[in-house]
Amino acid sequence: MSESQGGVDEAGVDETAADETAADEEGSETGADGDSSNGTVSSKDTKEVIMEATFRALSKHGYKDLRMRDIGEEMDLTRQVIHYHFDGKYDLMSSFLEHIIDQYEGSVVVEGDADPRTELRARVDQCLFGPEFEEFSHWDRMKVYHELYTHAQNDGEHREVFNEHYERLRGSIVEVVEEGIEEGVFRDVDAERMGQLVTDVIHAARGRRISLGHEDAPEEARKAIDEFIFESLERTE
Amino acid sequence: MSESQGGVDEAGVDETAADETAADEEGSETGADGDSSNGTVSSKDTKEVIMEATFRALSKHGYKDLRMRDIGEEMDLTRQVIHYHFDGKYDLMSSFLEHIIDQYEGSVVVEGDADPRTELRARVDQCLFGPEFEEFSHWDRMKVYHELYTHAQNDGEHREVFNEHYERLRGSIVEVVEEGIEEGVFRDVDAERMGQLVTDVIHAARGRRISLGHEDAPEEARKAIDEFIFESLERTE
DNA sequence: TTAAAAGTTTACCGGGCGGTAAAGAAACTG
DNA sequence: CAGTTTCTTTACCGCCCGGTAAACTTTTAA
Repeated sequence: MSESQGGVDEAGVDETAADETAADEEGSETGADGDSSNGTVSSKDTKEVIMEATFRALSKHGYKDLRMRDIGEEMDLTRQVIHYHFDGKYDLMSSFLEHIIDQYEGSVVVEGDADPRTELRARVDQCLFGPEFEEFSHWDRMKVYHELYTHAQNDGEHREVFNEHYERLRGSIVEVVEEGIEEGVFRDVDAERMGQLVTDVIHAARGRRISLGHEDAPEEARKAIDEFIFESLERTE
Repeated sequence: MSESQGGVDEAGVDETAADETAADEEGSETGADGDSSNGTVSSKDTKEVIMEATFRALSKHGYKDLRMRDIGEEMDLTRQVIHYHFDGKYDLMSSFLEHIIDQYEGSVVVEGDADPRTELRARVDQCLFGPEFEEFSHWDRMKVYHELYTHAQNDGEHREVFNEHYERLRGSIVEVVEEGIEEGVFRDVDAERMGQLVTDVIHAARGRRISLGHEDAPEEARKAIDEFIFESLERTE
């Protein structure tokens, strides 16, 4: 009566065992990749491996359909190690959120010596087209980022993280606008509002390219900002 | 050997029966609400009931965590009727997508007699603040709409639906801009690009209000459009 | 009045998911 | 090298979700 599940004792092999062992494809390169100068594969490295596997799985399946199993299949380790390093699925996602935001902010290059006009355009370009290097394309990253962003509406904790991140991004643009106003190359506008507008347009183009597949959205947004917004901003009279 | 499930024959009641029957709260008002002039509750009405229940469930739980059961709990009928009227969860969601887009477009009031300046502003306001009447608030609707919009990135079919809808929205704004240019109240800009910019800002403000909780995003966007974009557009020289 | 068609409910299930327990391997200690 | 800790794997499970089969009820049509 205790083992009432489903005719298990027939051959001693559970029917669910098949899918777990089937993940053994293309193995044999275990531990050849992740070692640093030392020969050890430390916990730090493993967490990093999990983060990257999570990214890949998220790219493929989307947030809604992401299964722990999918992440496991994206790395050389089994999916159960995740439960050792993270406290369940939600904890993993929270850590991943920080991970991808750190990556985003780390990729923003600042050069404060250029004049405000040039720097403002450079910043917009960076947000719209991103650094060309990196193993994954800018839009692979953005797709994942943007999906998490939208899901933040149902999660107060994640929303908070995004708010702080957003504030830094917007702030950095507002700064440049303020600088330009002080130097007299921009007309005297509400810098906060102008920075917000530019940030908004960037975000919308991103969303349009990702959700609707409009490949040219970033370029078009770039031109629109240039022709209509900066045109208005740089008219010092 | 055939009935090997889980000690069912003990009392004739399955252990899962509890949660199903528990949904019987606050019943007894069946059929009092949905009848039209005729006394019958037709299939059309039932589908409508399901759509509304889906909307409510989607508002509460979000797309990711939406269960068929949640929808069932939002109406007087049991959740199994959904399977009678729709061919599974995906079919339901597709129908709901059309439903909410129709609703959105139906709520847009057009009055072509106003001058382009006024009408353009009216359209922006309508997208940002929406009609005040209706049983649900504009933002309840928008939250659901926006979540579906983002999820379209993982679903080619839904993406197509949104693209068509988006094109209609953007087109209607572009039209007004073109009209204004012809009448000479707007300067001679690329109407497509201008319309796209305005549409983008509207969408971004919406996303920001929903995902980040910025209550003032629509108002601020409204002001920014007015001060920076329309300012540039209406400067006929 | 009856029969069949349409709509709804009750009862139930297979499968898949996140998670755990314990065995095993590897890496630090003394 | 033994003992301990840190990390990984193998094996497994309970639960919950979407879906179905069939009984039941209401509406339509003759």
